[in-house]
Amino acid sequence: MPDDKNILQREFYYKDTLIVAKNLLGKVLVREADGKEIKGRILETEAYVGESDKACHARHGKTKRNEVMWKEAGHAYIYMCMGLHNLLNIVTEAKEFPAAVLIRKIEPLSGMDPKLKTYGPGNLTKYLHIDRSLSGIDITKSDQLYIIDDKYDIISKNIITLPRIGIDYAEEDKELPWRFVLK
DNA sequence: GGATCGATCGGCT
DNA sequence: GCCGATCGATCCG
Repeated sequence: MPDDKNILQREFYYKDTLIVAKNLLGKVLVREADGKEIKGRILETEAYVGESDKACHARHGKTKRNEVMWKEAGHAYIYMCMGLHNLLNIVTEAKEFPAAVLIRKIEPLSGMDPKLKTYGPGNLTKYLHIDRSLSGIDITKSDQLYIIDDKYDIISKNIITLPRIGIDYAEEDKELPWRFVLK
């Protein structure tokens, strides 16, 4: 764990998922791997909240795949989508309540490999060298993956809320404005 | 620029 | 077996 006072701590994540999703915009995701540091500013998030949210993985109860969502706030939930893409989520709210924020988009800040694209939730994990082996780690204590607040100035009017993407099966819940984008 | 569609494969609805 | 919190190529206009 680097000696950095600006690493987001448990209380940041231990809140309403919609608040955490919005507050994560503009924060800096840091990945340390192979002696290198890769950073990206978070530009887009989505909230997935509880077993009653028809878009949330937890909607059919706990399985081996999604059990991390029931952990304490501040853990990383990483899972494979479409048998191909690794997606990064941060667990929020109370222990035993399944909720998480999906990180959809970042702006590369360092460690940039121009061959790798960073848009889209599947590509940003590739850029950050994140895979399922990191799922379940505590990002308030890990030195491999954590999020810092560099006091980047967010103008609240630049935050747009939109419906979530790729959840056509979610019936009425697919229209919920639980996606947050920083202009 | 937006819409559409096939690839691809792990987890379980 | 079936389906999916996606990506990228390709088509149309």
